Amino acid sequence: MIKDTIKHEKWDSQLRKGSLELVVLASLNGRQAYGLELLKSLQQLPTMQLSEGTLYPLLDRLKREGLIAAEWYQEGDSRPRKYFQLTDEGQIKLAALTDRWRQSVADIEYLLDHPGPDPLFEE
Amino acid sequence: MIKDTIKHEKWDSQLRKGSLELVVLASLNGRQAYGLELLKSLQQLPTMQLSEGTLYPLLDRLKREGLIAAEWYQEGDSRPRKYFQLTDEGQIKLAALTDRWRQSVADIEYLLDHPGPDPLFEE
DNA sequence: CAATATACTATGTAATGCAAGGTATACGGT
DNA sequence: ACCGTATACCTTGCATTACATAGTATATTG
Repeated sequence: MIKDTIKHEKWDSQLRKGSLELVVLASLNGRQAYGLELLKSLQQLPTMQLSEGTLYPLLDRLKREGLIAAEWYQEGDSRPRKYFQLTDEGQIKLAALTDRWRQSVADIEYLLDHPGPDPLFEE
Repeated sequence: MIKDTIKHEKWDSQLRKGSLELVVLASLNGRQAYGLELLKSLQQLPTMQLSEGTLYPLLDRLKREGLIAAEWYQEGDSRPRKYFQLTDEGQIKLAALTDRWRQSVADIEYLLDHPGPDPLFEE
C-alpha cells in the first residue's frame, strides 16, 4: 500500500514549527547539553528529525532571549563544546509554554473527538 | 501578579502554525460550513483565536490542494455564502495528519515527563 | 597525510500566520 | 430615504522560522 510509505517530512516540519521551542527547553530541563548532543538525543524521537540548520539558530535565539545560557567547556584535549542550560527565566517560560501546549492539545482533541455540527455553536 | 496576565497571543500563533491545517480539516469533518461560521466556531476554543486573515487564505490553499471543496449557496435572500466541505482526499489526509499529530504529542509528552539526562541516550 | 568525523557557524529560501485594509450587501433605527 | 453597523469574503505586505546548503576548524583514524 502506498499509504504506508507516505513521507511525513513536510508535515512534520510544519508541526514542529509550533512546538520546537518548547521541545528544546524541555530537553534542557535538568541537564546541560551541547548542540550535537541535543540534536542526536532529539532525533531519537520519530517526529523530531530536525537538522543542525534548525537547531543551532534556535539555540542562538533562545540565548538572545535569555531563556538559556551557553558556556564553552573543554573536556581533556577534545574539541571545545558549547554547553547550554536553562536559565531561571527559561524555567518559568518552560512551565508557561507547557501549560499552554496542553491546553492546545486539549482543544485539538476536542475537535477530533467531536465531528459534525458544532454543539458549542448551535444550541 | 503580572505572571497571570501573560499574553499568550504570540506563542499561540506560533503553536497554531503547526496544527491549523489539521484543525480546519477536523472542523469540516462531517459538516459543511462557510468561512465566518467556521471562524466563530473555532474561536470558541481558547487556543484558537485566529483571524479572518489567517482562515481565508488557508481555505484557499486547502481548496487548491483538493482537500476541501467550495460551493456558493444562497439561503433565502440573505448574502450568498461559500460553503466548504471535505473531499474524499481531504478525509484521507485528515486521518493521516491525525495519526501523525498524535505521535508528535506522544513524543513531546515523553520529553516533558522525563527531565534530566537522556535515558535513551546514555546506556 | 589524506579522509572522515565532530562541532559550530553562516546564508538564503520557502512556508505561513497575521495585521490591516478593502469591497459589497443587508438590516435596523430615526 | 439615509446612515451606521453587522455580515461575508478577499487582498497585500510583513515577520517569523524551519530548513537546505555550504563553510570553517579541529580531532581522529587508517
